Amino acid sequence: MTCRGPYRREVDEHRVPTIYDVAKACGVAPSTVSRAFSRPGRVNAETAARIRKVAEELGYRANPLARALPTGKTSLLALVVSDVTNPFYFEIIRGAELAANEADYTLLVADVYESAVVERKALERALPLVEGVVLGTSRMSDSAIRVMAQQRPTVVLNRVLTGIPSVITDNARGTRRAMEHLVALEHRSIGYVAGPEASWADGMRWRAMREAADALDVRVQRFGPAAPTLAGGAEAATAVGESAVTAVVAYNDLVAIGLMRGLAAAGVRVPRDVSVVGFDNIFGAELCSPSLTTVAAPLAALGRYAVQTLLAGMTSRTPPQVRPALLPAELVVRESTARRVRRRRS
Amino acid sequence: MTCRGPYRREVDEHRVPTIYDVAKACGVAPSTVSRAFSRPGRVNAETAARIRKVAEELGYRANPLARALPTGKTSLLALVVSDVTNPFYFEIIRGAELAANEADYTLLVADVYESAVVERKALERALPLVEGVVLGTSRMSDSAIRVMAQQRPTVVLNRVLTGIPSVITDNARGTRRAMEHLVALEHRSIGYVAGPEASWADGMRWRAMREAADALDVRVQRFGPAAPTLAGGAEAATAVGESAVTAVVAYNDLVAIGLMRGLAAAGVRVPRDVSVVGFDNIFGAELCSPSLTTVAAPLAALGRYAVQTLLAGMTSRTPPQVRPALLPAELVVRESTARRVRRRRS
DNA sequence: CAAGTCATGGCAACCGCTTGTCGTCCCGTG
DNA sequence: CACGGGACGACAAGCGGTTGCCATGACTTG
Repeated sequence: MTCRGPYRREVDEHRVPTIYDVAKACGVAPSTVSRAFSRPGRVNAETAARIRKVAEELGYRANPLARALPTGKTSLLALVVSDVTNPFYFEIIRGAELAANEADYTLLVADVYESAVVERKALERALPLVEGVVLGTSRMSDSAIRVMAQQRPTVVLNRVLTGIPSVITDNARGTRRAMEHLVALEHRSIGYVAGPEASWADGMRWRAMREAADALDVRVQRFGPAAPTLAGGAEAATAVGESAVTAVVAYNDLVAIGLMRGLAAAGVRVPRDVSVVGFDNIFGAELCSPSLTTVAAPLAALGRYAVQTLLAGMTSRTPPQVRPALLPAELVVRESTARRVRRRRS
Repeated sequence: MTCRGPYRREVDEHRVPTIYDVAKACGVAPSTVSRAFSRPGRVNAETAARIRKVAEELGYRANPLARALPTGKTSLLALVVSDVTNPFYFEIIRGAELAANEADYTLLVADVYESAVVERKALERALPLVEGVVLGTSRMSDSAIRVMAQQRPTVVLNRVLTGIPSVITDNARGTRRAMEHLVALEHRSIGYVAGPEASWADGMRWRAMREAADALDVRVQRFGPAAPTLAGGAEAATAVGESAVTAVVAYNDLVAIGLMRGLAAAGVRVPRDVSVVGFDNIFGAELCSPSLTTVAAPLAALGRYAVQTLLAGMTSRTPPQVRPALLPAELVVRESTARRVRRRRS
């Protein structure tokens, strides 16, 4: 009797009102209700006002699912991060979410535990749901990313991939500043504790270090690679401690902090014996002791700009800009760097 | 010619295959394809196998939107956090996401910047999309939460709300352990730096402190309330420094760390002059100097258990358990607590 | 051998919203 | 006064699945 099809359409008290209910209450067609909301001007102003009023009274809310089905407009964006527990991402997520919300989008944050396999699975799951994707420090191969990118508009963060819009920190300049800072403190032999081989940022940082060393006429030495964690940094401490460098730049803040702790454990004092510089200025860089001098990445801006770039590329007809966006880094000087006292056991 | 209705149904090369394509390729009805996937056993095993094979070849993927529209099964869960940049949440998010993924759900993390207004807006946006909600440290009123909860299955984290499933840390026990620890270190006058008035956890912690103080026969004194941030803790430092307490328990780790820095700035040494204990054991508690003794919350477990509880409540017919789930806290002793040396300027 | 049972696949009606198309009514114009 | 053209609403076909019900045919059973 009440059920005509497989679904209940009877007057269920707890049912949420649809455009059909509004239409009936207004004496117009459902399509008119739809247009009253989505196509201003297409329906008579008075009619539209009446519809809106009735909709309000009924507590009508458009069903985003139903809207998305025919149009594909889910108003969802995905942000894939390699590790949510990495403080590097906190501000990035915040920035991205702010930008998304401003444009009336919802951000879906997916954590992939540093695994390319999980990343692929997460994307597979999320892709049909979202209109665009921001890949934060993706662990996937370039080609895998390219395949992805032709399914949905994509922006990559902290990585450059020709043909795909990307947003990165200007770490070349940042590295240069860090080196100048160390050189000004009379360091002449500087180490670099490398991060994961696969990391695009690591390559850039090391290259920038070598170039800066050339320009400033100091020596650089590479350590590692270290895992991008506290433990990874700590492991590098012995090698650094035994070397002749008087200052070290680490792949990122986590490694830098781990290194400082490792050095402390080995009896090497920071900054008296060795100065340490990190990258990113994550939460914790200021907390540790000594507080960490670091090349601060504009984290919130990175997230925000990535989303804005993504949205811009989604709406414009023209192919997205291909030049990577370079956001400025800034050297934050704290306690972990100091003037060189003497050459250590040269 | 090609377009019959408002949408293109022609053979577009780049179109993603649907059950209709699979059905045609198999010579069966779309409904059979649908059932082959969703209702194992309902269709003949051979037919099902053939359908699956063809689907595989065609690269068919069910469209989650289309599936969700009639059924309401979006496979999405929302986790609302008061502030994504708060390290308290990192592990919670991770745990929640793991549990969600295990159950083939995707987690939608919404950040509400500590604002009840934003929280309500975020929920309004996400609610029609998700099947259930975990409220992490909600800033909304009890009644607002209850209204929410009758629209979608809800679990609250770090808060108890009669009639709504909740998961919390056993901070009463944790507080007791912290007090016993301090008393064992001969502290007899202990302070509590309170958190936000509106915080449910704050009330619980303060109450547990008083009870423990009674039982252990020591005095407690309340400071604050402080904002739950580093700055908030730092502001409380003067009051604490001028008081007669020899040990302080802070509302959370952020406040504790801020307090330590404030004390340091005021020339009060931790732990020599004052011992400090925090709550939660966030990232950073171990990094700061001195490293922080804290009542560790089982963060990942909290997130994981909240999601599991939510999922359990969603599938079972019976009303969800009402007793709040108590997850054990553990006292992590580090450098910020030490034996009382002498009574400070009594 | 007739009737009842069960397994299996197909039909078609939904979910709620969007949108191309068409009919109607009203107005202005030659 | 007839006709062309807007403005506005209604109609209905989709989007891609799910699912109640029915038809068919094979198999069981008395």
